[in-house]
Parts: sequence; structure tokens; C-alpha cells
Amino acid sequence: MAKRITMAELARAANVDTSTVSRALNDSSLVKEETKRHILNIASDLGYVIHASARNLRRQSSETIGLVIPLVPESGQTISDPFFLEMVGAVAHAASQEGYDLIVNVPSAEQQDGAEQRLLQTGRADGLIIIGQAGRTEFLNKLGKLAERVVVWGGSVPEANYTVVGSDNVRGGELAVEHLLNRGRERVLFVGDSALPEVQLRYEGLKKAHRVAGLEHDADLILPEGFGGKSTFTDLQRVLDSGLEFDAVFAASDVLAITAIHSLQAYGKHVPGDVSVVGYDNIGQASIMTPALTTIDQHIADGGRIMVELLLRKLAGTDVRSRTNSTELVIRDST
Amino acid sequence: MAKRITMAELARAANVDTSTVSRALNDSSLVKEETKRHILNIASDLGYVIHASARNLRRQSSETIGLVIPLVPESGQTISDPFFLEMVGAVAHAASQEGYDLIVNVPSAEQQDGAEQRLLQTGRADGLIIIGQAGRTEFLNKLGKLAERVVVWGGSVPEANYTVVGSDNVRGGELAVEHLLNRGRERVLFVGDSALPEVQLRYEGLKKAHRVAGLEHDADLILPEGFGGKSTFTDLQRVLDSGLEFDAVFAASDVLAITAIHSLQAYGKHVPGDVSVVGYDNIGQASIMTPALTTIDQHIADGGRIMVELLLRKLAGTDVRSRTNSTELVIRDST
DNA sequence: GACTATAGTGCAATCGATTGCATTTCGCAC
DNA sequence: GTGCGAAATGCAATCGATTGCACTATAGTC
Repeated sequence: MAKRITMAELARAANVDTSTVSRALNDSSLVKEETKRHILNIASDLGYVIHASARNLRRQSSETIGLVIPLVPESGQTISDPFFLEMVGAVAHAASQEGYDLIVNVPSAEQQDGAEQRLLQTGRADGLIIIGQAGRTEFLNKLGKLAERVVVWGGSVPEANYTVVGSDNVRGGELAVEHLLNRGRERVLFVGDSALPEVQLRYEGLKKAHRVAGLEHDADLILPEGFGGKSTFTDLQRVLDSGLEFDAVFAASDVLAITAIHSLQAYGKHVPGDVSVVGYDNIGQASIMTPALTTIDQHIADGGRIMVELLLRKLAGTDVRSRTNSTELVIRDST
Repeated sequence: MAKRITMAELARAANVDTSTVSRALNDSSLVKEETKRHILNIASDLGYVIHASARNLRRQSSETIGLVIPLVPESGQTISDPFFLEMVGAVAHAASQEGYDLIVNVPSAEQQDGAEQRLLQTGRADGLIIIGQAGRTEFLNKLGKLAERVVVWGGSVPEANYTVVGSDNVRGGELAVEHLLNRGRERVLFVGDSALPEVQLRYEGLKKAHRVAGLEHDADLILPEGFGGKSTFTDLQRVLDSGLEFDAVFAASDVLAITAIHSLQAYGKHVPGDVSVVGYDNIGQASIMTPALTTIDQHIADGGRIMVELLLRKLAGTDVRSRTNSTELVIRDST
């Protein structure tokens, strides 16, 4: 495999100036068709490939989008959370479809805030997709002009002056709990930490569903768990020990739901016989577990694609509005 | 947030030449300590950030490694396969620890082969990590000089002249099946497509375990399934219908194992009562399903870290040998 | 045949940082 | 006060491509 060929060498070989080569490679109408073909042939003969940094420097762009996944350690999230990983996959796929490269960055806690600016301002990425805004809304609002090149995944926050894409968390929560209530369940344990904006909204949905059904949700029926779910198993055991009564669980994520099911079963409870469980996300494994998990599909793949599309539109200068994707109830065996 | 500041502007503000600024920022010993401090202060006041393309152009490096995940569509793989995703997470984490950016590329079938060269030769990435070599060994061997900047994940292939990192597939298969045989199981159904190198090796392990136990594996007990597992559920139902007897399943991946368990249960078989099941990978969900999956841990996170380390060492010019990571049997409830 | 648009090319500056070499500054010895 | 070596700093070329502008063929017009 040949070593790097520079454009100057290619130009010499084709007996033209580099400017002509450049235009030919960019398919400019200024170059005669015949010359173009000639240059293209020689280019492929010599195995010429453009040097990205040189072009990017001159063009002041990078044809790259950055995906930033700022973990919130206190919430117990890790990069191996299936939700994140599926999102990475979805965005990677969408970006490559659009001919963009994708830089994935998982800043550690102390790099927070700096990471985004570094990617944008060093010119490494033309635009950014940030997953999650937990506790960072002020930071995001301070982005100022940089916000023009940012799309954030998360719950829609009214005060956001940046573009947010997310699923309709309230509606999702409502669908989930409406389904449980329709099934005749009456005491729904909510598992999730409503300090996180998305979770908060999903809980709103739960309350709304109760209201619509003429019920009120018992505030005791809340088990605040981060997304990680590390301690969820034992925490739930403790709830069961306490004798608190409930006949359904609505978990703020599938990982939490799966852990909850596991914990319930370990306690001798039958799912869905004794307790119905609904999750949130519809990650891949939800369908292949036993019992298959009833959950709220927030269409991660679509979400990833939409974020890429919106970002590219923003970069092109189009004005773009925040967007809320619809959610869908997927009924399986856990309810 | 300020707009881009160029190094020349920073130099002017600090009353020095750009060369001094450059050296100061790179902490060169040629610059007086006091001058360094002065420049660093002004730099942070002005919010200066270096322009990556410019530096990369000059330095002929990118401080970026590329992660290429060439899907083999015939094998039913998708980017959302938990194994890939966990690998992405592991590599992303390791790369960022080392101060490298990570470009993730998922070439579609027709981009195959071209993607790697593009990333390297355009200077977008200094080195490459390629996940999986299925059916591409000749291509990889043809990389020639480029191979110096590539590390591949996969089964160790004797004829490879590139660096391969992978788990000890033979030993893994052996451990899994040895465990089943120790548990008194006698007829082990192998689920996996041995056209894929790793799977082939795992199957070797199965045979080896039989040999050690003085048994021979019945060649009928093979269900060739790609990694995707789309049709695995129904294929296994068909096997059950056929009356073929087996009391254990060794699946070439956890996804396959999970699907198999689901299929068995749907058929009324009890796991592990009627059939014991062992998977391969130890993906996150293996531990939180019911029954929790006995599986071979191939330490994905370690693998990702090791690949990054080896790649960086190669880039630094050190000679590096291929590496086989140890595997470990994780016993849970499915056996 | 001279003249003017127009299509094609080439020239040279430029993007922003790095680095070999030349130059200045400084401290110190005589 | 001069000289000299070492320590700091500046100058200018360079990395590889893009692009505004100047220039030269070419075709078409009268």
C-alpha cells in the first residue's frame, strides 16, 4: 500500500497546477471535463488521498460531529449503560450515513464542561451532540454562540435556549401507568430519581395518569434510584421487607425495571402475577428476557438520527426548533 | 463565550512571538518560567484554544485513534449488538484516559476496506482498532505498512501479520463445556456459526473438553447461527420439534444464549432443570436476567484497554506482539 | 483580421501552528 | 569595560490544501 502522496505530487504527475487538481477533485465546473477525468485517473493510480487536516485548516471545518456523553457519576451511570450504548450506535450510524465522522467523547467528571468547548473550539468537531443535561442546564445556557452548533438529548426544559431532542417523557410515563391502572393495578411503585429532569417528567406522567383515572398517587410509593441501579436490588428488598404494599412497578429505565424484576422474583414475588412491571427505553434486551418486558419505547435509533439531522441543519444555518419525539407503549409479558 | 482566538493574537497580547507562545504552551524548556506563566495567564484570560487541524497538519499526527466496526451483514450483526457496544464503551474510555480522541466508524458493506485506509491515510486517525476480522484476513494482511498502525480484535489467526488482540477462544469454549460435562450433562448443543473464526475456535474448545472427558461430540448437535440471533428463536424451536435430544446448550455469544433460553422456556423446557445453558461474552445483562446466565467472561473492558495500549505502543515505534487474554468461567443460575 | 466575451488554468496568499536557525539578552569572568 | 558562552526569543519556512484574482487560450461577432 503506497505511502502518502501529496497534492503537489499529483499535480506534477498530471502536468497541472495544484489549484486545478483541487478543483477537479471537488468537481468544480471551472475545470474541463476531460482534465477532470485525466486528474481523477492519475489520482486513483497513485492512490492519492486528501490530507484531512490540511483541508480542514483551510476550510475551517472538519466534517466531524462530536458525541459527548457526560456521565453523572452520582446518578450511577456508566458508559456501559445499554441506553447510552444504543444511542452511540444510532448516532454513529446516522452520522456515517451523512458522510460525517463521529468523535465519541466520554469526559470524566473533572473534564466536564471543558470537553464540549475543547471539541468545538479546537475545530475538531463542527457540531456537538450531547447526551443528557442533568444538572448542567446553566452550563448549556451559557454556551452562547456555541449553542448554534449543539444539539442536546434530554427532557425538554422550558428555559433552554439550546436545541433539545428527546422523547415525550410525560406522555411516556402516562402511557405506562395508564396501562397499569387499566390492568386493574392500584398501587404503583415508582422507581427512579426525580432529581434527573427526564425522570421528573416521567413521574409527572405517572401522576397525570392517576389524575385522569380519578386517583391520587401515594407519595410513599417512590423509590429514588439513579440510573445505574447498583443498589436497586437490595433497596427493593428492603421495601418489600418494610411491608409497603404495591402491585405494580413503573421504573424510569429498563435497567431499573430488569433489576426490579430480578429482585421481586428473588423475594418470591411473581411477575406479572403478583406485581406488574413497566420499564422505560425499550433497550434490546427488553424483548429477549423472561418475562419479556413491557416498556415505553422512546425510539432510540430514530432519536439518534433526528439529532444528527437537526445538527446538520443548524450547521447549515437553518433555524431549528427543539423537538419531542413520540413514545409508544410496548406491551409484553411483564404486565 | 468568546470566539476563536488565534495564536498570533495571543502572541500580540503577550508581546512575544508566536514561536514563544507555541513553546510555552508545549512547556518547552527553552522558555523562561516567568514568560511561560505570563503567556499561560493571558491565554486563559482570552480563552485561547489551539486549533487542532493546524497543529495536526504541522505535526503530521492527529492525537486520534479510529475504531472501525465493520459489520458482517450476513452474520446478522448490527451495531446495537451489546458486545460491540460494550467494546465501544471500553475503547472510548481507555482512549480518553490516554488523552486521545476516538473516531468511531461503522462502515456499511460497500465501504468495507476503504474505510480503514481513508481514516489512516487522510490523517484523521494516527492508528486504528478494528473489531473483528471475519472474512477479511487477506485484506488485513495486505495492509502492508499500514499494519504498523493497526490493532485488530478477534481470534488469533496464525497467518496474521498484523497485531491481534482477543480472548483465548479455545480455552473459553473448553471451560464452558468442561463445566457442563462436570455437571453431568452429556449432549451439548452448540449454537453458533463456525464460519466465523472466533466461533470456530470456541467450537474447538468444546471438542477438546469432550476429548479430555473421554467423550466425542455428536456432530448433529450443531445449530449454526450468526451472531445476530434473529432466527435463532424459531430455529431452536424446530430443533426441539425434530426430537433431537440434548441436555445442554453452549452458545457462541450471550445474545444467542439468551435467545436460546427464551426459546427453550417458550417450549416448556426448564432452564437449568431440563437444559443447562452457557453463553459467551459476559455482557452486562447476563447478570441481571432470570435465570442469571452462566457464561465465559472475555473481559471486554480489559480488552479495549489493552488494544489502546498496544496501539499507542506501536505508534511509538515499539515492537508489539499479538496478545491473547485469558477467559474466565462465570457460574450463575443457568447451569 | 481585430476585438471581446468566456472558459480554463496558473499564481500566490492563506488557514494556524511548529521548529531549525539566527539573533538578542544576560550573567559572569577577566 | 570587554568578551564569551548560555539562555531566551524572534524570524521565516513549512505542513497540504483552497481560492480570489490575474492571465491565456478559444470561440464567436462584426
